[in-house]
Amino acid sequence: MPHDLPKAYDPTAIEDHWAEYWVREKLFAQPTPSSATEGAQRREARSGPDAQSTFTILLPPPNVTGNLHMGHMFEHTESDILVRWRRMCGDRVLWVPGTDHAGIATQMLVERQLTSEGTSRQQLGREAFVERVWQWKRHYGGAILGQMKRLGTSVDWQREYFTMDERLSVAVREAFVRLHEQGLIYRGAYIVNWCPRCQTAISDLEVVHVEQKGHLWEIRYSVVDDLGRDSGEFITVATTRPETMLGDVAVAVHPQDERYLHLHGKKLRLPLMGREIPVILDEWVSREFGTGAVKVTPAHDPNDFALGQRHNLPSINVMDSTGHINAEGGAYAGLDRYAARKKIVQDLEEQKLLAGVKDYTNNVGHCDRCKTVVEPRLSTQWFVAVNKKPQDGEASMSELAIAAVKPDATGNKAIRFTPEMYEKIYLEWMNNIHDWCISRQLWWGHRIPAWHCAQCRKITVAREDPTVCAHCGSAQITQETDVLDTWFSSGLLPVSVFGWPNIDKNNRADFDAFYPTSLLVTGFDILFFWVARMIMFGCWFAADVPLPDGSPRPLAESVPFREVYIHALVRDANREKMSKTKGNVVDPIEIVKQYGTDAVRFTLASMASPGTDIAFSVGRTEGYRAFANKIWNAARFIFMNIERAAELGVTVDPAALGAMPTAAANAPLEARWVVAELHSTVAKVNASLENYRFDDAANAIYQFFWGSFCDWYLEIVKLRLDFSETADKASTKAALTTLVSVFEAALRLLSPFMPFLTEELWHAVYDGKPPAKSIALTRYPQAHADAIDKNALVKIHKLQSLVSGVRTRRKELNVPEKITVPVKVLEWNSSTGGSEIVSENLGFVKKLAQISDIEFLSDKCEGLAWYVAGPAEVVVVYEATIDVAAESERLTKDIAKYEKGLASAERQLGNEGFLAKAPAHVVEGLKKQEAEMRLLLEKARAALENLKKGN
RNA sequence: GGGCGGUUAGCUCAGUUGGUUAGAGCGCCUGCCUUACAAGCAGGAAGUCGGGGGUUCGAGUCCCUCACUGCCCACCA
Repeated sequence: MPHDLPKAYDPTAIEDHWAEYWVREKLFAQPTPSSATEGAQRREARSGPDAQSTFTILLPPPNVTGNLHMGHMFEHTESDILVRWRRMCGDRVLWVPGTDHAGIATQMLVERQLTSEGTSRQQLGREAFVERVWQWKRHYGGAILGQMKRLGTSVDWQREYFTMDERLSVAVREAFVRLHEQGLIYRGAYIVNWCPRCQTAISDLEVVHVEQKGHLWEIRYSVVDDLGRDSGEFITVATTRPETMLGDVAVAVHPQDERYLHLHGKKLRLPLMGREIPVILDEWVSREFGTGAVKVTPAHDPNDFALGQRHNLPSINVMDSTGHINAEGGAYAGLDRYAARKKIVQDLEEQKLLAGVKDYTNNVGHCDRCKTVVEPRLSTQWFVAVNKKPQDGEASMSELAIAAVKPDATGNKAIRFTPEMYEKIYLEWMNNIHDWCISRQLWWGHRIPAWHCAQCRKITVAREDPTVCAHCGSAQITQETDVLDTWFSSGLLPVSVFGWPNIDKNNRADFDAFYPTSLLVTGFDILFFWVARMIMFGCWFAADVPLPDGSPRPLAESVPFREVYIHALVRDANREKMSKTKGNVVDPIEIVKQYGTDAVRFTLASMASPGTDIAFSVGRTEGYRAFANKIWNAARFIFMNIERAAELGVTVDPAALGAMPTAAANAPLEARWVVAELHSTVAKVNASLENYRFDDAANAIYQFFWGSFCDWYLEIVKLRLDFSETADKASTKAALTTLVSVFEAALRLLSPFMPFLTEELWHAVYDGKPPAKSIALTRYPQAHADAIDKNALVKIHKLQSLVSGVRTRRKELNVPEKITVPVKVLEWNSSTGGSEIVSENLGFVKKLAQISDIEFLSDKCEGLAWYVAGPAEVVVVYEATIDVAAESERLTKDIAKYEKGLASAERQLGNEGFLAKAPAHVVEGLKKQEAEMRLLLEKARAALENLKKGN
């Protein structure tokens, strides 16, 4: 019996059921168009008048190692609301899920496992280790996707990918080879950020700078004379990393620095190492900082490296991959970098070469992944030359990526950011972008398709694994051991998930239908890591895929997505960033278990105002669980009435459901009103979602459902639901029809926000015989302006204030809730139409305000305690000792309020400038306000007088 | 060192191109187990919109300035 609902909403069983149903029934699958022609047609449809007919979105792939946290749930909720909304609006929606192999993170995790088993990746060897990671991935990877299924995320599970799947790996390889052919990938020895713990190079983006207290050591380098003897003179240099001095090859001073003019061309003795190093001149050196003399360590500092290049200096790498001093470090070889630092400082001090130690705070780079202090280190790596033009006159990758975002001459943008502020941040970064270090010294990932030749030392880069060197034909070739940065593969996703690079006339339906994607929903933390790379790669590689008609693809069609929505961060209730170490992580699954997915989704949606982080508080979620329960109970009420009506032979015509309800001009006031409210709410919700205002949309629905539908409409309509034998069945049926059809439409309206609850109740509305497999496949409510009966809105509003006024008055008079009392009504201002509306709607006014009888007066009788209630003045007749003090306080307060309102109106109306310049409706409004305030003030003053007199 | 946000009720936040008496949820206070719902109903209290100055007939909204706060970017040893 679908209509027999338990008294309180219990989400658990219901959610499990529907989550499983949605996946099993493949409700959100969007298959590949059956032919290339169809794909092309869909593409056409997108640029035609029905431009939104396809809505494609990629799920930012979570790491395989990940577990779902609040940030994911927030991101997925926002995306899912948009996706469900667009789907219900009739778009052909595709949301593609997948997971990222997450090179470093996953390798670290499996390595930790090996350690606990007493072995290591080195002992296993590369092949066995990689196999081991695959095993792990097959077993545990993608836990997050399982959690998403439970939360009902409406992705197309048929299209789930993993970034190391064969077809995506093909794309990675093609991209690498192509860029290499275009001269945009190069290999060389440069200073890179090196993590001694992960033992790999990391990109600039993977370094987080943390301000740290440290020291600035001042070291004296002895000047040697022409005969190689210490002259007794010193140059003092300052450094924050004394251990790097082992690799010093020079000391640089500014050429015009007068202090050092006499030392130009001289040599210095490098302390501890004893070798002689030159004094070099370079304008880069700042005369103001420290002593104006800089030690030069090309192998361990990016500036020094550049200096070394300019002056043809050698680079001496004194550290190994684990951060220990190597053989180049003489007596310090084998020491850890910090042990070496300590010993070096000690030794310098003993040799009286330490001129001073100062406290110094500077920014120290840490590995984003493991928080180890990063070491700038010279090593051979692979780079993408993002600023290089492949040919003269062509654009570089970064230039394209800028053009895709920057408004063109007509103000159009191929990619639009929301909030708009991120456009600036993105452009700023892209304008200053450096070459991208893409090689990682890991085993888990896409291995770089390059082979080194032992004979000629040259490199062969190829689409197919080569057997011989492309340059000398030697068979002595070995593959590069490095793998690619994880973001290299994820940057390709928008093209690769739709079949790139294998796009030909028989295999391009997906690409034509779904590329470019419509929207990317993501966090700003991966704006540069991922969003920027997708834009670079998308613009670069998609440009080579002609449009279906064979014409070249313009930039606007090459971009990976047309819109980027950057969401905020979810913080804890105290606005602290959630982190495991702080222990303030809110596990979404736990909260979901307690309050239900819908309540958590609604919390996130209602707090999601752009640009503001979310301070997640369980209190809000409790409130929205109550909201879900409220709707549940409204449904129970409705179902109860449906059954009672059925006994009388009154049923709702199924044709009345599934569309936007309307009300005839002669329908009862509350019917016209609730329909008008629904339509205006629908308009507001659609408009809000269009602008990513999830909060506005959620609040509008909440307000309608609870504030209008439940609090007022249901209470009023109860009077119409007459099931007695003598009842007018036609009017009962009409009332029931409005009730059910508005509820059904409201369920559809709410569905993207609360998919589970609405699915359950929607099926119940249709008593187990729904017109579709799911509410998610029905049409989203659309508003019609002519269905909004403004007159009904105004009238009900007046009646609401009258009812509230009487209720307030009753409270003031301490009328017990159960007692109904007579009320006298006087229209206090002819323009309000107060008595007329009341007399037209006596029934529910009396019911809602608990009035036994209403008497309309045309004149004010003295001696009565008049009270302003909306459009009328009322007297609540109840014999009770009036609390004079309280009454007087209330009136005094009212008077103050009215005086303020009056003064404000008078001040403005008395101002000629205002009258001359303000728009008419504002002036009109103020005049009305002035009149009203004056009247109210008069009444309140009189009442106060009266009160005093009677006392 | 650059750049970008934020500051509105006890808390978390809205406030559309400047325009009538600044709103919501939660919390708080009071009264109600009214047959859809106590996860509820009804009523209520609560804000000099961070400080100062300016533009304007009119400023929470625009400009300047200060304070506090958060974030991003940056190779000065």
